[in-house]
Amino acid sequence: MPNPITNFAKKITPQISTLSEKMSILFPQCVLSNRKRVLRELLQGHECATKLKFLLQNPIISDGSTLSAEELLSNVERSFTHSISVLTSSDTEVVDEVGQIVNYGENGSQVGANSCNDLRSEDSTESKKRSLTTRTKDRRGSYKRRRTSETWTNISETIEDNHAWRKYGQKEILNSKFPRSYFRCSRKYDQGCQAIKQVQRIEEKPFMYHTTYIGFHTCKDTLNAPQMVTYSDTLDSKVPNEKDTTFCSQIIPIIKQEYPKEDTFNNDLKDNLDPTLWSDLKDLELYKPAIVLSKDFGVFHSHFSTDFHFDESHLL
DNA sequence: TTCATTTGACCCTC
DNA sequence: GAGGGTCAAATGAA
Repeated sequence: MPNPITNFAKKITPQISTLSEKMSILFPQCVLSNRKRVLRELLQGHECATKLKFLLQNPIISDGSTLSAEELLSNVERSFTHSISVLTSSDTEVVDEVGQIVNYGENGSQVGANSCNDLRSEDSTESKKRSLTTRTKDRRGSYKRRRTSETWTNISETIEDNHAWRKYGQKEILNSKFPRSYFRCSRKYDQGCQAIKQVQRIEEKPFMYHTTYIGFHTCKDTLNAPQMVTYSDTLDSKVPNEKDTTFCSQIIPIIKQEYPKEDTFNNDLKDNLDPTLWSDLKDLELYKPAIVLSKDFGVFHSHFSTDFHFDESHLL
């Protein structure tokens, strides 16, 4: 019986090469820095995949001094995640060594850097004119919309997606029966992950959720980090008579699990990859249950029960 | 005491 | 000016 991880390692290696080739086409001259970084990430991933393959083919040789199969697998996935993140960030953004986004002006000079603790920036002259006292006293609303971030939507019966989110706001939306909830990645401050999502129940189908994802996860908790925060049953807290329904309690579970248990691998891939690339991988049968691994590796088969849409206009 | 959620306020975009 | 996105103080839960 073939080892499923070996199969995975065999499949993922050519995928890294394919992705690297795509990079050559997708990256223009002006984003060479990003390209270099992504190539470096992919090379690291490739190296980990090779080590993983060797490790699985020669399990006896492993003396414990090298990374485990799980760690290698995690590194491969992280390599992909970081690569995709850089690939899909705006043309004037470069992700630095620690995963922070650094903005460059038209002349190529660095104009600012966003740190994990100071993700907002003031860019307008008017903003600069504002009183410093006022800003330090109350900075509510002083943000910069991420118009360049890639977005895609997901319509599903559940808002669960195996990522840890923290709710930071909720708004009543005009002409909408249900409020819109705003979530950011719970790793925003410790890992600088920029992923956010907006969740809103569909008026015509109250049991369905329209989730808009903005930005990819760059955090490292996609495969085996604990789920620190998930969803409460207060998604629509302002809407009485809705939260008490049976289906609601079923599809918005209060989960505090140590490790994602089901559909982790493919959901994480789907969540973190550019959907066009995800589509390519899907076509290449990487997503199929053929890579069902044992629970020891936390990798499972997956299937899509949701409608998945990607706004490609952001990449044009 | 710590941390997540709620909610009103603030600011940006259209 | 309206609507939407985000912040942060207040509040609640563990």
